[in-house]
Formats: sequence, structure tokens, C-alpha cells
Amino acid sequence: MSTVQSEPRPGARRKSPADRAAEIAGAAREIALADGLAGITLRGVAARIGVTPALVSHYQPSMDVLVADTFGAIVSAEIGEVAEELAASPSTVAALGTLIDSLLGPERSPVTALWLDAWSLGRRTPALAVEVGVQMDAWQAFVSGHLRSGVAAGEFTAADPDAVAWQLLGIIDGLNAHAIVRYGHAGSLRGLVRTVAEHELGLAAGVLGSTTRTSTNSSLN
Amino acid sequence: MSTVQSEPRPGARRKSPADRAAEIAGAAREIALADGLAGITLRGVAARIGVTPALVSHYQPSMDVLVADTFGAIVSAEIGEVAEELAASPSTVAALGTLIDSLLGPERSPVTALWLDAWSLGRRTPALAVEVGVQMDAWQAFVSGHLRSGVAAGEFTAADPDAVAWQLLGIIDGLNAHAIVRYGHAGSLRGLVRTVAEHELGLAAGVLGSTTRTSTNSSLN
DNA sequence: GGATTAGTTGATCGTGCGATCAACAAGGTA
DNA sequence: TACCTTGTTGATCGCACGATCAACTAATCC
Repeated sequence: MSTVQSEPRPGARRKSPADRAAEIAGAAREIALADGLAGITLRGVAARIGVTPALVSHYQPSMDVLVADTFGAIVSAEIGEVAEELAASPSTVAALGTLIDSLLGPERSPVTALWLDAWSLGRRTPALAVEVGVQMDAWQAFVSGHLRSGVAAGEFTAADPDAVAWQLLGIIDGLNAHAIVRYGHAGSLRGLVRTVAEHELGLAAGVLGSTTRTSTNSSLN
Repeated sequence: MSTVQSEPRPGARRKSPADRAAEIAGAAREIALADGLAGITLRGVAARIGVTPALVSHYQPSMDVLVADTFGAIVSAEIGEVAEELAASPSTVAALGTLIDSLLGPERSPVTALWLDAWSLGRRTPALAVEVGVQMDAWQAFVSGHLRSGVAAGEFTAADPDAVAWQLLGIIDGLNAHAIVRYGHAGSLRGLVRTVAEHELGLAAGVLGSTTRTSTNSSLN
């Protein structure tokens, strides 16, 4: 909670605009992951890097765009991480299984919390609303791209990969949101999504999942 | 946008505590549905009913609890409405179909937006967090209750109605959230949920749905 | 080394928020 | 009608926020 500055020097170290901009963006990302998008404040970011609020304001046209940019940066970085993780998959089906495993893991909680913030805040700040749309489209394009690959490779079928991608993402987001608010009801999140995906893609039950299945009737395949 | 007051009288009409409390609660509900939970402000509520901010503060221990209470009131009222709507259903299966239809309809948007606000704000305000938990439990109890009825009546099977209820609500919330942020991708929301529900409950495909089915492979049942 | 450029500061403005408290006045009651 | 309870007000405090601008100074250039 105390200030991070080591010396109370009057004139702070002078940095190149690029470095300073990156420093500000980094501080904003850290604050967002720790305190949510609402925690990204002019004074908060300034204090974190030991600088005057005026300097942050000097580098950013407005806090709204900083919030939107920060959200976009975090989410797109996560897409990149997941993409890298899936690159090693031997088949599209295996990649889908890994994707579901990844997206529903507890390590995703911080980012899911940001999605909740963005959905709520985005209704009042246009810049964030645009960014939310962009990132949702990016995720959808990513998933539907994988689906198309699988269809092209003859691994499964899907008449409308775009629609299936939206559905899968909707389910994943909903279950993740529930898991964040009330952890424990998470239960076998992955199992349900796997079952839905298998069904929508015409795959045999169990193909996507390695661990426990979802509840009830899905086990009597 | 202009004030609603008709006369600029110095001393406002004096009301009984019960009436005034109800008036404040009602104003808070209207504001929430119009501008979101973040719009429920001391001055905002006061202005809406033509009263001093101090009076609102006098009736409410803190704004946090007013926000939480308002959210709870709106959500529980909706549960009541849906319950009333389902009461006329001839069978549990029919009730489930109606429930899905109801919950995924566009008229639910205002309330879904409040859920998004609550999920986000609830992470910072304890009172709201508690209320979110209560209302989520209420919805889950409502749905799982119906599932148990159906199981008891032999209409379908479900080894763990509680888990199935959570799953259905998770899917519904996720798809609704997506629909709110990006309307149009909604598409055949109902179809997907119906398919999942039928699968989880061991029902024949198409039993729950009267309209169009979901995408791709679900049509070749 | 002096001049110039540009990163940085300090001070300050205006807004909106929640909350508090003494004082006022409306309405029921004796 | 006089009194007294209490709903209501006006004023005000403290806080946090975004934003702006002239002044300062560190780094660079000639």
C-alpha cells in the first residue's frame, strides 16, 4: 500500500516518450488485474509509477481510452497465449479439448473479472464498448477459425462454424462468470462445454474430454 | 431531463415513513432499470422524487444497501413473474420450455444488464455481493425445483438436478450477456439451451422446443 | 557551453459523490 | 388552540475524480 518510490526526489527520472507510455500502460494493466477496470484512475496510475497525475494525463487523451486500451491489451494478450498453447496440438480436435481446458481453468479468473467489468462499464463508456466488441469478435474469429480447420480436415462437421463459435463462447463466459461470483458451483464446467461442443460438431461423446464427464445422462453414452 | 417537480414549494409534502420509503425504493428501481445500478445515487434518487438528498440518506443507512436492496427487489420480482407464468403449464416439460423461452427473450435485457452491473460492482461492495449470492441461489432453487418435479413425475431423469440447474443458468446468463453487448449474435439462443436441456435430462430431441432448432448437427437427430 | 527542445511538475479548477447535523415546519394530539 | 412529535430541509464537510496550464528543468543539439 505504501509508495513504491525509493527516493523522494523532486524531479523524477526523465524517460523517452515510448518508455513512459509503456510504463503507464503496464501500470494500468497491473491495476486492472488487481482492482478491476474501475481501479484504473488518473491518480492511481500516477502513484503506482511515482509520477504526477498530470503526466499520465499528458500521455493519455482521456482515462476512458486508457481503460479501453488496457482491457484490449490484456484480452488480446490472452488470446495470443492460448493460440500459442494450441499450436502444439496434433489435431484440431485435440486443440479444441485444450482450448476448453484452458478457457475454463481457474487461472482465467482475473481476466474473466475484467470481462464482467467491461460488460458493465461498456454500457456507459463508448470507447470501452467498442473495444469489447473488437475483442469479442477476435475471440469468435479465433474459435471459428479452429472450427473451420477441423471441418476442412474432415475431423468433424459444422454447417455454421461462426454460430457454433458464438455459442461455445457464450456458454464458456456464462459458466466462468458464475464461477467467479460463486466459486464452487464451477464443478465440472469443462464437462458440460465438451458435451455441447461434441454434440454441435457431430463428434462422438468423450472425444474432447480426458477427465471427468459432466453430470447425469451424458455418462450413459 | 428537466425536474419533475410541478411547484417549487419550499416545504415538500409530508408523507408517512412507509410511503416515503416505498417512494424511495420505487425511484431507485426506476433509475436502476434506466441507467444501471451505478445510476442509483443519493442525489439522483432525491431529485427523481423531488426531495433533498438528506432525506434519502435519512431513510437509508447507506447507498450501498439501497443499491443491493434495489437489485434484490428487481430480480426477485422477476422470479415471481416467471413463476406465475409457469404455473399454468400442463407439464414440467412444458414449463421448462416456457422457462427457456422466457429467460432468453429480449424483454429480459434490462434485468440482464443489472446482473452484469451486479457481478461487476459486487466485487467491491460486500452488501451487493451478498445479494447477488442470494438471488443466484433463488434462481437455482427455482429451476432445480422444477427439475425435481419433472423427475418425480417421471417426465425425465436427472441424477443431480442442482448441478443441471446451475449449468442451465450459466448457459442462459452467458448467452444473454452476449446478446446484450452484441445484439444480433443472439440468433437462436433458445435452440441451443433447449438442446442442452434435452440432452442433460434424457429427453428426446425437440421436446422442449416449438420453434427453430439450433444449428448444424442438432437438426439431424 | 549556450540555446533549444521537450519531458515533467505543482497548483488549481470544476464536478459529483456519500454523509452529517442543527434548524425548521407540518400534522396529529391533548 | 397550543403543544409536541417527527418528517424534512439547507448548509456544509471531506473525498476522489478528470482535466488543464504555466512554469521548471533535464536532455539534446549546434
